[in-house]
Amino acid sequence: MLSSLSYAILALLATKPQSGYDIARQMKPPLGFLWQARHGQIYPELARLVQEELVDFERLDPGAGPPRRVHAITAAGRAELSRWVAQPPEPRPVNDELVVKAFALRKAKAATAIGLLKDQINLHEHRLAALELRSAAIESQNSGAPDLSSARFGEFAALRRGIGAERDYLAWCRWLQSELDPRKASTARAKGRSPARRTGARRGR
Amino acid sequence: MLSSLSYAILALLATKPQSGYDIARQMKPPLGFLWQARHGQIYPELARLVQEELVDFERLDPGAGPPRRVHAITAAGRAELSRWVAQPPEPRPVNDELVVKAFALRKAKAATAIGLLKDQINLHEHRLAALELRSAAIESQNSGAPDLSSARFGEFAALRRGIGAERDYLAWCRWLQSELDPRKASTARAKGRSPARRTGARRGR
DNA sequence: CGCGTCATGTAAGTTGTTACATGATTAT
DNA sequence: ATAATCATGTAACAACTTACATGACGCG
Repeated sequence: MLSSLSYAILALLATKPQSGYDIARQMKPPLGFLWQARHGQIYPELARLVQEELVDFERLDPGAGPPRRVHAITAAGRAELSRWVAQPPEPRPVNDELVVKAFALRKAKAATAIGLLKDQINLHEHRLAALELRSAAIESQNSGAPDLSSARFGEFAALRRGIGAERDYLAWCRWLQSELDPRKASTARAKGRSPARRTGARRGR
Repeated sequence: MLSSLSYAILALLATKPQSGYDIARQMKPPLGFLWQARHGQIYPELARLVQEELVDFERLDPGAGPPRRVHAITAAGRAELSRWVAQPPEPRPVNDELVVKAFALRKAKAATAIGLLKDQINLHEHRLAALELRSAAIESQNSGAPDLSSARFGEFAALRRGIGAERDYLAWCRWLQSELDPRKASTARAKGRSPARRTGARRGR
C-alpha cells in the first residue's frame, strides 16, 4: 500500500508534470496547504512511485546545471489516484503543542503567555494572508469563485480549508489572549463583554 | 530532550495522579482533545518519565485484578512542565487526507464524493457533540465559563479549541457538499445563493 | 568571494501505528 | 460461554525529521 504522501504527490502531478523540487516547494512547511513534507521525504517517495510505474520522468538537461527530472503521472497513476479518492479517509490526529500549553497555562506567568500568543498570532496571520492572496488570485483569474467544472476548483477548495482553519485558529488565540489580559480580571464578566461566548448556543448550521 | 507527548502526559498528571490506562483513555482517538496517542506509545513514554524522575508511581493492588500503577507528577516534573510551557511551540504540520481528496475530487463521481462527505460530516458532528457536552458540563459546574483563576480553565480552553476546529471543519465539508450537489450546477451562482462566500471580504475583526 | 537558490539525493534518528501477548473482571 | 472492559506491556513496522552531502548558478 501507498502512503498518504504518495497520493498528495500524485494529486499535484495530476495537475501538471513537475520536478521533485517543485513538489517540495509546494509542500514546504509552513505554507504548503495541500500536504506538508520536506524534500528528504519527497524524493524517496517519488522514486518509489516511479518504481511502481505510477509516475515516470524525463531528464531535462539545460546544458548547464544539474539535470532536472520532470516527473509526470502515468495512466496507471491516474487510475490509482481516482480509486483512492473514492475511499473514505483515515483520520489522522491533530496534535497541537499550543493546546497542551494552554491546558497547562496556569503554570506560566501571564506576561510570558501573552508574548507566546502574540508570536503565534503573528505567524498565523502571515500564513492566512498568503493563503488569501492565492485564493484572491484564483478568483480574479476566474472572475469569481471557481465551481466544480473549473480546473482550479481543487486548489480553491484546499485553500478555502486552509483559510477557514487559520481564521478559526486565530480567533481562539485572540480569545485566549483576552482571557489572560490582566485588565480582564477586573472588568468584564458581568457586563457581556466582547468575544461573545457561544458554546452551548447557536443551533442550526 | 522530551517529546511533546511527554509534556501532554505531564500536563494531565498535573491535574491529578492517574494510571497509564486513564491517560490512554483521555488521549484515545478520535475523542482526545488535548493530545491523541495510543497506549502502545503512552506506556513506554510513562516509563521514560519515571526513569527521568519527572513522574513516580504507586502500585495499587486491589486484592483482585492486575496491580494498577497510579502515576503522579514529581516536583521536578512540575518544574520541567512550567519551563516548557513558556517556550514557543514548534508547529507540527496538519496533513489531512480529505483535503487531498478534495483537491483531486474531479477524479471521482459526484455521488461517491457526496457520500464520502456525508460520512465525514457525521463523524465530526459526533465529535463536536461530545466536546460540547463536556464543555457544557464544565460550565454548569462552574456556573458560567471558567476564567484563568479556575482549576478547570485549561481543560475549558483546550475544549474550546476543539469545538471551534470541528465547527469550522464541518462548515467546510458542508460547503464542499453543496458545491458537488448537481442541483447547484443549474441554479445558484447568478442569484446570490446560500453558503455565502467571504474569502476576500470581511476585513476587521 | 560568500550567500541564497536551484536541484537531488542518503543516513541516522525520532515519533507514531499496529499487532501480539497476557490475564482478571463484569456484563449479556 | 463469550464478549467487552480493565490494565499493562513489547516488537515490528511505517512515517517523518534532521543533518549530511554534492554541485552549479546568479547576485551583490
